[in-house]
Order: sequence, then C-alpha cells, then structure tokens
Amino acid sequence: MSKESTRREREKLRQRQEIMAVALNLFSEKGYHSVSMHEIAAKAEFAIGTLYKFFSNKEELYKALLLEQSDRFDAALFKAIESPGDEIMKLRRYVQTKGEVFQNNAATIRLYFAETRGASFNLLAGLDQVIRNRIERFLHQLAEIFESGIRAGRFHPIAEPYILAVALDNLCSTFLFLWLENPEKHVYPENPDTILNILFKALVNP
Amino acid sequence: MSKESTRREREKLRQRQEIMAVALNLFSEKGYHSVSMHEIAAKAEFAIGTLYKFFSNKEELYKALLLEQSDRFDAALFKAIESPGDEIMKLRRYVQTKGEVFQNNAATIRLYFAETRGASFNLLAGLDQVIRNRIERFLHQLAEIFESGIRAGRFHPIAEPYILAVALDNLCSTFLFLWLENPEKHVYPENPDTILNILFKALVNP
Amino acid sequence: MSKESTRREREKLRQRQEIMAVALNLFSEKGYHSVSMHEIAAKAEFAIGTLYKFFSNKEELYKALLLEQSDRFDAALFKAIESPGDEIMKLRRYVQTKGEVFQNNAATIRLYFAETRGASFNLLAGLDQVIRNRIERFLHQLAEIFESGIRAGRFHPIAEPYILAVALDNLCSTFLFLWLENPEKHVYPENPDTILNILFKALVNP
Amino acid sequence: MSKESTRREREKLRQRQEIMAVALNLFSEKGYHSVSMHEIAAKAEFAIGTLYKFFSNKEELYKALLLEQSDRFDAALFKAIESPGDEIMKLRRYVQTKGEVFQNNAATIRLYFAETRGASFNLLAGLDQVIRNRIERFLHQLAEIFESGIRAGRFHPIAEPYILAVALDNLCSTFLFLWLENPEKHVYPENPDTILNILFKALVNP
DNA sequence: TATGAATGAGCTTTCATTCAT
DNA sequence: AATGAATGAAAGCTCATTCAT
Repeated sequence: MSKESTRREREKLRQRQEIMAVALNLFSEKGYHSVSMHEIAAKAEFAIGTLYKFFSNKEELYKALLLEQSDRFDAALFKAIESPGDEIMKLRRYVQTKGEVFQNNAATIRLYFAETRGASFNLLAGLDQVIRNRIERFLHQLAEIFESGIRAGRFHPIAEPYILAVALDNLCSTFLFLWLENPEKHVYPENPDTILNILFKALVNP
Repeated sequence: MSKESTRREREKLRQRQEIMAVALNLFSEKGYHSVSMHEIAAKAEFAIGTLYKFFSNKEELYKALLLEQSDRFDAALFKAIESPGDEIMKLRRYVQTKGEVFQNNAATIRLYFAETRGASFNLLAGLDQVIRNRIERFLHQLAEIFESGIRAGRFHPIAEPYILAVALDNLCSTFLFLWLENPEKHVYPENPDTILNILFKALVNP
Repeated sequence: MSKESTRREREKLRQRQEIMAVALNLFSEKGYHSVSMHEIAAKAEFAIGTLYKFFSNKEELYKALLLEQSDRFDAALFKAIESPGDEIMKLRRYVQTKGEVFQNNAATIRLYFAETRGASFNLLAGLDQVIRNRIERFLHQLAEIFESGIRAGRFHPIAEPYILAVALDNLCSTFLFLWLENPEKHVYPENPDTILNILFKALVNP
Repeated sequence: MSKESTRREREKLRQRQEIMAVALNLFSEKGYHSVSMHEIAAKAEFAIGTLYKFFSNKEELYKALLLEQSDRFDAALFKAIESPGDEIMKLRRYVQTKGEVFQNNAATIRLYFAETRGASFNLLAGLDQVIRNRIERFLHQLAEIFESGIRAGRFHPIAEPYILAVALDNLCSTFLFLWLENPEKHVYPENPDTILNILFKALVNP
C-alpha cells in the first residue's frame, strides 16, 4: 500500500517534470505570452485538464519553472564558492561553474530573460520574491569572499565588497550573453582567469 | 492661416505626445501584453479610434515609443564620448551621462526591459533593428576609446577593446538597475571613478 | 439673385454627380461592404462631412446610385419598345438597346450584381421598391408586345405573353453576362435576330 | 468504447449541422456581411468559441455551407440528366428536378445569391472555385445533350450547344426566382414542357 | 482520476457618423 | 457652408479556465 502510493507519487512527479520540460522549451523559444496552455498540453501529450491538476494556472506553471531552475543553479553556484581553497580559487571556481551552468542550460537562461511579463524591467524584478532573495543571498556570500580577501591583504580595497561581487557576476553574465547571442564569434573563456584578470589586473598603467 | 495650421499641428503633436506619455507609463508598469489599447485610450482620455489615427496599430505605438526614447539617449551618450579630452575623461563623462539619463528616465528604462515579447533572451534582441544598430554603433565607438587608450600606452591591453566596452556598459547598467530597483539601498556612484576603478585599478596586490 | 442661386444649384448638382461617379466605380469594383465612405470622399476630393450633406448615410448613397442608373436604363429601353414599327421591329430594337446599354455601362451592371447586401437573393430583390416596380412595369410593357403579336396572328401562342417577356429579357441577360464575364470568348450578337431566333425559330424538328 | 466514440462523433456532427443550419438561415436572410459570428452563436445556443472549434473563421463557415449545399444540388441534377431516355426526356427531367431542388431549398438558394461579397457581378463569381468548376462541368454535360440531339437530327442547330445549355439553365433559374420572390403570383410550371416549349417550338409563324 | 468540449471575457481593429470650428 | 478630428459601437477571433463525464 505504501509502496503503491509511492509508485503513484513517483509517477506523478515524473509527469509534472515532463510538463515542465515541455513548458521550458516552449517558453524559452517563444516567450510567455506566445505559448498557450493548449500548446503545452499537446506537446506534453496530456489533456489540458491534467495540466491544471498540476498547476493551478499558467502563471503558477511559469513560476514553478523559474523556481526549479533557479534552485539548481543556486545549488551549483553555492557549492562552487563554498568548496575549500583561498579566495582566488573560490572566485575561479565560481566563474567556471557559472559558465558551465549557462552553457548547459541555454534554454533556461533564455527563459529568464525571454520575457519579464510584468511590472518589471530589471534582471531580477518580475521574478518570484523567493528567487530574488536567493540571488541576493548569493551575492552577499560572494561579497564575503571579496571582503575576506581584502581583510587578508590579498585584494586591494578598490570598492565595497558587494559592489565587487555585483561587478564580477555581471562581468560573467556579459561574456555569457555575448556567447549566447553569437556562439561563433564570442567565446566564454575556458580559463576563468581571463575574466578575473579584468578585475585583478590594472587596466590603467601606473 | 499659416498660424492656424501651425496651431493645429502643435495641438496634434501635443496629443501624440500625450498618448505616448500614457503608453510609456503603462507599458513600463505592466509590460506590452498586459496593456490594452482601450486602457491607453481611457487613461489618455481619447477615444480608441483616435489612438489609431496616430499609430496604425499597437506594435507601431510601442516601436515609436522605443525609437523616440532611444534617440534621445543615443544623442546624449554620443555627445558625452565625443566631447574633447583624453580617454579617461571621455569614459568618466560616459559613466556620468549614462547615470543621469537612466535616473531621469526611469519609466523609459523600464520600458526597454519591461518585455522583450519574443523568443529572445538577450537585452538587445526583440528591439527594433534600428535601435540595435544604434546600440551596436555606440559600443564600437566606445571600443575605439579603449583602443586609442591602449595604443597611447595609457591602458593595459587586458582584453579586446570591444569586450572592454561591453563590460563597462554592462557594469554601468547593472549598478543602475540595482538603483532603479531599490533606490534607497543601492546608489549609483556619483563619482564615475568608483565604477571605472573596477576596470582601472589593480584588484590583486602585486 | 435667381441666376446666382441657379449657378449654386448647378454647382451642387455637379458635385453630387461627381460623388456618385466615384462611388459607382468603387462599389462596382470592390462591392458595397469593401468600400468606405472615407475612400469615396478621398477619391472624390471632398471632405467626409460634405458627403453627408448630400447623402444622409452610406445606404442612401448606394440607393441613389442604383436609382439614377436604373432611371437611365429604363428610359432607354422604354424608348426602344415605344418607337414605331411592328412587334418584331420593337423586339429587335429592344435586344439591340439592351446590348448597348449593358456594354456601355459595364461598371453599373457590375454594381447591380456586385452585392445584394441584404435579405435578398434574386436579381430584383434587395433593390429599392421603386426600381422593382419600374422593372415590373417594363416587363408588362414587353409582354404587351408579345400579346399584340399573338393577337395579330404574327406569333404562335406558345406561352403566356408575360412568360415570353421574361424569357426574352433573361435570354438577353444571359448573353450579356457571358460577354461581361469573358468578353473575348463570348460575344453579344450584333444582329438581334440571333437572339430572337432562339424564340422565333423552332428548336425541335417538326 | 467504439460505441462511445461513435456517439460522441454523432453528437459533434449534429452540433456542426445545427450551426450550419442556423448560419444558413441567417446568411440567406441578411447576407454575409450583416451576420456576425456572435449572432450565429447566440441563435445556435453555443458559445462563440465553440463556433471556432468547428470552423476556423467566418469565411470557412460560409464556404462549408456553400460547398455542402452545392454538393447535394449537383448530385441531384447530374442524376436527372444521366438517367436513361432520349434528349427530350433528359431535358424534361432536368427542368423538373431543378424546380424541385429550388423549391425544397429556398433558404439555400437565397444563400447562393444573397451576397457575392466581392468585386464580382456575375452569378458565379465570388463562389468557391470548386463550386464554379462543378457548375461549369454540369453546363458542359447539359450542352452535350443538346449536341447529341442536334447530331441525331432531333433539334435544329439554332445556336451552339453550350449557349443553349446556358439559356435553358438561366430560363429555369429566372422562373424559379420569380416564384421564390413571390410564390403567390408566379408559379414555376409543373409541366416542364412549358419552359422547354420556349426553346422547342416556333414562336413566329412561318 | 483524467479528460477535453465548452465557455465567454477580453483583445485589436475598423469605419459610419457627428459636430465644433 | 464646408471641414475633418473625434467618436465608440461592434466586428472577428483567441485562449485561460472550468466541469460534466
């Protein structure tokens, strides 16, 4: 009986993920408003009513999608900066992991930026508050690495740690967007130092 | 007689701008798809038919909005980097001007990023080709400043000029988005050097 | 003063006819519903308000058009069958006149059949009652010719005179429609007897 | 299970026919442009969306209507002229069948001629090409009967067979229209010979 | 429990008509 | 008297959502 219900639950979860996978592809390809619930149902080979058993409305499906993906990314990035090593190693791993995550989940990234669909404009706004908090928490964690490096005399205190965290994250995103937009022309550097050097090395001659 | 027709034209222009102002606010608040032409008409206190006298359809109204605003921004930014002075002065003026433009046109900026409305993900995609070309042209102009600085031995050649241009531009945008989203918490630095230093000064101790 | 007002009235009539001429062309080209009052106004180089000075609405303009044209056709056909001569000469003149009228007024004929636009289906229905009465009156006049011919022993009484009138009129229309539809292939016979013979000569061998 | 799906399909077909019946009545009463999809939906007691499940747009519904009816008429008329017998018997049966079809399907006939909805004038133009071909094919078949009669020496060769076919067909239509418009006053002759005599017997005394 | 037929609010757009100038 | 800017009812159509089976 417990086994039975477990099997059922597993089956349900599998169906839920099947729907989300189809929705992810469609939303990232065409944008939120250009995908209909019927289209998702048809491609996932479920009845439209079944979709509404799993997600109470279109918005919920969309949010669940974002949440699930953000979860995976967050875990991977947290893991990268929490692993042992000095500040430079941690940043290096962060740059590398962010690149891998982006490149292995192009559809999801597109989803993030495909359509903010609401009162929002900024890369964060329009996302679920849960996701925004998650990103904020991560940036502070990243800032702590800079702070620790500065305290250790390893980094110059050229800006506030949080500013530096935002700057590094943004620098990575910039390279990744260039790559996403035109993979032939722009390559996300395999060596993380290429990006870190923009922060680490002096641009202006002394 | 000429006076008469001038008054009419002025009146027409005023109405057109009134519609655009209302549309700008609504689109930037709620996104393209969540604003109806009736809503715009009602808020602008015109009959729905009158909107269609000025803009042949919703898409045209939206594009006209983007184009007009992009025009103003482009002019301001070009002026900033074309004014006399060495490379550092030009970049400084650019950072400052971009900040002013953003902060004085928050609604417009929201519009730019409110909704890409398509299968796109990148911040440029989904925009009118005219605007994309304009942005691209500007980035190349910005890249030339870096290139000139490198040739003059004033900058270290730590990355390709175009990459540096994109990086600086995105760095500014990122801080401005943080400010836009939460003006109390995040302040766009009044001193441009705060941003430029991230690129200009060594982060890692030698 | 009387001269003055006469000149004005003439001018007004000229304008009215100018509008009707433009409307006739547009309606016959595109059909009633596919022509807008604005289109007519623009092509006639009048303000839209001016059209409404002459015709209280679109329907009225259309009806006026039909009425005026029907007037001209009716006059021509009546004249044809009222002119002196025996029954055969009258019918001959009728066939010839109907041909000339059709061929010289293709646009108008198209107008008649372009769109019945109402609860109607038949070639008469949907037309103004005035026009229907006019046509009915004409057919009776035509029937009288057949009756007179039969009474004079000049025609076989193979059917009621009214039936014969309808048949002859329809025979002419048939030839003319064939011609209208494909002027190269089907020619309306220059010699009226070609049509009359279908009625006048035996088809079945005795 | 199969029974189940059959019942569903029958139900669907019934609904489709219900919509078409309502549409037929409305279109034939008021003409294509003067009937709205909402009106059809309301009268058929369906939601507007349901109409669009059956017919992808208004035009399709209209065409489906014409096609279905034309199909039935075509079959009946072909059957009439293909049944055994000499040319006169075939023509007689044709005249009779056409009369029956018209009189039993007044609404449909009205539909055919209710509105050509275009720049067309001719009774055929504006119809679907499929229907026009069907009519054309039928007229040629009818022409062959005349030709065969002429070759057999049974008919005088007073005109080209195709012309005679068109003439007979239009003659029937004309009388049927008179009847349709005013059933009390004009009677479509019960005896087909009344019409055929106009073609078959000499009108003018020798 | 899963289905998908049915719903109808709400969208964009057109155009006959009005009326202040 | 002539104008044409302004109006808004109403059209065709879509699609998120519901609920009887």
